[in-house]
Amino acid sequence: MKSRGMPTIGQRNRLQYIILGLLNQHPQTGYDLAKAFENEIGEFWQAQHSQIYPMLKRLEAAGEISHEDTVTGEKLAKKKYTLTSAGREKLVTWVSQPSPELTPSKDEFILKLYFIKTANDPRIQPMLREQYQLHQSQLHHLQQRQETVFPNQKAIDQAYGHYLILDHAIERESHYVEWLAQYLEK
Amino acid sequence: MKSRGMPTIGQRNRLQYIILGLLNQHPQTGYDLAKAFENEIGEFWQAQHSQIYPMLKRLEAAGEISHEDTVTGEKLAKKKYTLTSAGREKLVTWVSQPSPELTPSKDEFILKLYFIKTANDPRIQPMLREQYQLHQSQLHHLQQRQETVFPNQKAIDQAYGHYLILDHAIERESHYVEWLAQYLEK
DNA sequence: TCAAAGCATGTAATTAATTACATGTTCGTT
DNA sequence: AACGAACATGTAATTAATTACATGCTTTGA
Repeated sequence: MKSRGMPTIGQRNRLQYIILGLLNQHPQTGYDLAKAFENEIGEFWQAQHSQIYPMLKRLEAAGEISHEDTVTGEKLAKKKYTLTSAGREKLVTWVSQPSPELTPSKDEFILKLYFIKTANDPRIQPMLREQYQLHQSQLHHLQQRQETVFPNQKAIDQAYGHYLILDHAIERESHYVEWLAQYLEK
Repeated sequence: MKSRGMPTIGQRNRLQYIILGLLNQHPQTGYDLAKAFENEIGEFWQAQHSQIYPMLKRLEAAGEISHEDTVTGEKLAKKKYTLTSAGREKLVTWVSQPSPELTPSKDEFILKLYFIKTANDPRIQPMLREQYQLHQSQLHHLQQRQETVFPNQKAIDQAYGHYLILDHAIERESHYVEWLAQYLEK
């Protein structure tokens, strides 16, 4: 049974939890959140501001976050959102829940490969080269970010989860590149 | 400018191309396609029958596939779909196109990890163990499929793309498991 | 001082995807 | 002969996600 007029957010909607998690790190604006989806978690999830702002309103209506109005300069209005205790509880519950699902990777290149029948198809090598370039440069990008964000042990200790997922992403890209190289003709 | 009444399918909608690719391998029914999304390409894309049947109608309306009615037993009606030459052309165009996009992996476990701040958080080890189990068993599953689907070189030569992506998936899971093991406490 | 890039927030329209609803047949096993 | 699993096809309702529309302020550098 669903109550009238009050739309609820589905259990499986992960965006809400990601926003709660980001706000738990420190209070920030919708704009800041949108940046985070381009940078540190862009490897793992993406969301546009047009999805973020409505979600902030829903979470606030649900009493899981609250905002404070601030002004930059003369009149640029910002809304800095903070977790409420209900929001923090919901976040903890989510993180503590098991994650028994394998999500499909949705890699378009891999899909295309699947539809190529023979090893001597002339399209294979150019495709491999393109992906090699792409993932090689992504690997470099991630490695550089690791150097700047985690220059010492202290930085790692202060954001251990962030360190872990960046390390994971680097390993993943690194092996992807190796896999491609294995099938690349010299 | 968009013509009235005739909804078109977006360029970026990949489901249509996957269906074209599957039908190019051999004519089959919507039910068969739904099975394929659970098995051989389930690692890379998923679609429910409720998404597949409408898409088949749209592709047929667009003249890219056509169907033939067949009957199994007394009266079980099936629709066996085949690519038209327009559909084959569209498929070839898609495969030949560059794929310069990095798709986020949407791994819920990784997202949860990101929100854990310190290395001694008691939730980390149980989470790692759960994922280790999950990916270990997925790895076994993939390896078994490789053995049954590609028992010899001839099988590989006849479905080279399929072989490549299965190999890729196995490598990926294998390294994922290694990565997890590296952070697991003995 | 002016222009461009970036900061900041929103809504509308559309499309993609999931979940639920709905129905009927065939095959294999007990 | 009866039952359950698998075959087979669809639609409806809902939710998630993308793309487009829309507006205004601030900072930086030429």
